[in-house]
Amino acid sequence: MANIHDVARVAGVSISTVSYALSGKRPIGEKTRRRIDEAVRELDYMPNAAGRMLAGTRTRIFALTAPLRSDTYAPAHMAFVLAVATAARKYDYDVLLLTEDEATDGLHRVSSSRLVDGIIVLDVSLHDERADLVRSLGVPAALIGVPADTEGLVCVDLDFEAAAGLAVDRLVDAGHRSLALLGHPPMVYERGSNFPMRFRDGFLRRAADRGVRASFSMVEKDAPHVRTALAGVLDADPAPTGVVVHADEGVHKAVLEAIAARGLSVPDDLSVIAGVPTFDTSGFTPPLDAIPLIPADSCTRAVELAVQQLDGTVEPRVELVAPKYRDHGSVAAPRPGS
Amino acid sequence: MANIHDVARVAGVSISTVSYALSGKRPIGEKTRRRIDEAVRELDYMPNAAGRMLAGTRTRIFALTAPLRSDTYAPAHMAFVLAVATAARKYDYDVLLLTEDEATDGLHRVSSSRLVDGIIVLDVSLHDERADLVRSLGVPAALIGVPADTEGLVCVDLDFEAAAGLAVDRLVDAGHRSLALLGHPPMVYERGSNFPMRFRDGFLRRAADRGVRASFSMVEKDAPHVRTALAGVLDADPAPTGVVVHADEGVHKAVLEAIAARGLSVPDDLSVIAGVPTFDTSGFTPPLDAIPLIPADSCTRAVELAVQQLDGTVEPRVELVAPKYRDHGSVAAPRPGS
DNA sequence: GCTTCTTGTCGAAACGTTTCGACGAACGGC
DNA sequence: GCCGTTCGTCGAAACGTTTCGACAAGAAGC
Repeated sequence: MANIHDVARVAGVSISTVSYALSGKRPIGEKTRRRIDEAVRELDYMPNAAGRMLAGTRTRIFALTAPLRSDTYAPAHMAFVLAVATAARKYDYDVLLLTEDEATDGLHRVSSSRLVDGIIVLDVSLHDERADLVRSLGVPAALIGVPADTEGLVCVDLDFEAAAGLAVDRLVDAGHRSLALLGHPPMVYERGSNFPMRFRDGFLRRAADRGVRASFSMVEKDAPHVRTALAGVLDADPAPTGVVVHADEGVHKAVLEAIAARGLSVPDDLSVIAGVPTFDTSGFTPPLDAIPLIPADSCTRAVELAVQQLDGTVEPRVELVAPKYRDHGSVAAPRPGS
Repeated sequence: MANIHDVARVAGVSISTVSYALSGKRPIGEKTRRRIDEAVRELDYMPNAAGRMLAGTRTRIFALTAPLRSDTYAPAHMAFVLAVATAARKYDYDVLLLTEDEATDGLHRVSSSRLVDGIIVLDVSLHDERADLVRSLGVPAALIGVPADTEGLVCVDLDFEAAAGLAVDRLVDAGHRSLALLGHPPMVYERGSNFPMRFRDGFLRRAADRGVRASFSMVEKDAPHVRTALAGVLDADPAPTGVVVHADEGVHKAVLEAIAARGLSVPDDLSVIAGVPTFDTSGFTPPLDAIPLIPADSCTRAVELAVQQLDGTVEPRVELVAPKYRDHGSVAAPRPGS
């Protein structure tokens, strides 16, 4: 395997000239550059990664810690992992995958052996030991998700409040005056991440701002409970004509079934929006409008922030990614009578 | 950050002594070793990865290429990725994740820059360009899955023939004399991987060996078709009393529903086994016996083989992993009458 | 025609390890 | 008491880059 000495010899220049020609960090004469390029091609030269890491200040590798918790939805999880890897490649970075049981040891190992330039932390929970570790390690890092204590950390997450606001706006703009939010089970609000609360608060606040009625209920995952909960919500007076669901895939489907079972149709009788799903709602019957959690958006930004930390151009901060609305026809004007 | 020179200075020895003490490659005096250990702890020393890679012959990193195809079942895919990472750690290896759109370029890049010591190739299809690339790269590699041309490659896969045999044996041992295999849609057999064929052949051969009747039918994914197919199969004479399903999760569920719809109960009227599912069948109603595809088994073996290639102790070969039977009570003796 | 700046190139010194060869000391065999 | 081992340690040479400082040659400023 050819090294930089071989290239230098073949091109008839010194190795530093080759290095500068390849990095472009100093001007190189036209003719010299051509000879070097030719030698590189001829020898199929590719710089040795270890030599580069040792001499340079960068390893061009990020660690990715992505715990697979029992409640994690695997397809979404995978999508985030791939989105990080893809985003990293845009900055010429590779991604080293740390497993869940290596969460803290692994982070310690790869950062103190200087194997990685920085860390991307996925699926951050409210009290995540990885957040404290990252802080104490003093390594460039970007968290996807917002822990309780963000002091000194760079975090990226969807703007859940704005997402809820977007859902409210869409319904109110369509003419709805009474809305309902079907949320996660109580347990999720008590001790999970903080985004369900942020979504709920955003929903209630925007509804108040727009001067419409809004209710919030937490629903358990089982279909019978979903049916009861929906009945309770729709029997209110005035009955909501627009519903936002912020829950997992099963609840969404159960809600749609319960709506159909009551003889209601979407969107003629009831407008429905999926709030921040990690799954595809365009294949549902009926397809649901959604404000999805787009892995590429958060992950790209996180990688960007990690890279910028290496240049020292980023202060610790929480950065919220703007939500996007996906229309699939599940929102219409309320029936004139209602 | 402390380096080996610091450790040597604090311990009052030369750096080579420190290196040998840490690697254990040469005997070190009791007292000296203690002083070095203490210095390491005091300075919180951890060897620099780049220096190590450069001087040593190993980078202690494997590349993992894991394409996420449209027909990939994400939870299983994720499980394989994590299983590879976990297995690699047992050999003190880290895993660099290559994305699908980097499949060939990425492999080329990481291997010719000597960033990785070897490659683990996941989800290998019959005509997989990564197989050819790995061959031409001449880098240690282990494929999980078996391509059409295995010349010069190290491959690991579940022994699908043995798995089918295991299913047949279990049913025949329980007293069944007429069996049926419900397989994938025809398309899968025509141009997918080769394991559906291997499972089918194993099924038919073992049934013949055991002297029992056996039928094989391919079923499409939609529930109505599953119902028709099942009717056709069960109306045969003599009617099968043991059924093996080798298909995706939806088909398994549809089969169970169709069985229930015919008023049959599992295992009293019909014994059912899930052949090589990548999903959990113990939560089905009723729970299904299965011969699952266990990610950890194949992945551990693949990593082992990759490591052994580095020592030059492995010849190219296809290695089949023994299947395991998981009993969940869906097999019983056939009804005396039948 | 003098200095000053830019361009293009080179040599050499890092970066932090591993590992080879050497060498003195201790030791057992005979 | 000599010889061949084994033990414990050291110095020095890799490994393949990047980057600093130097320097010659030509361009530009005045």
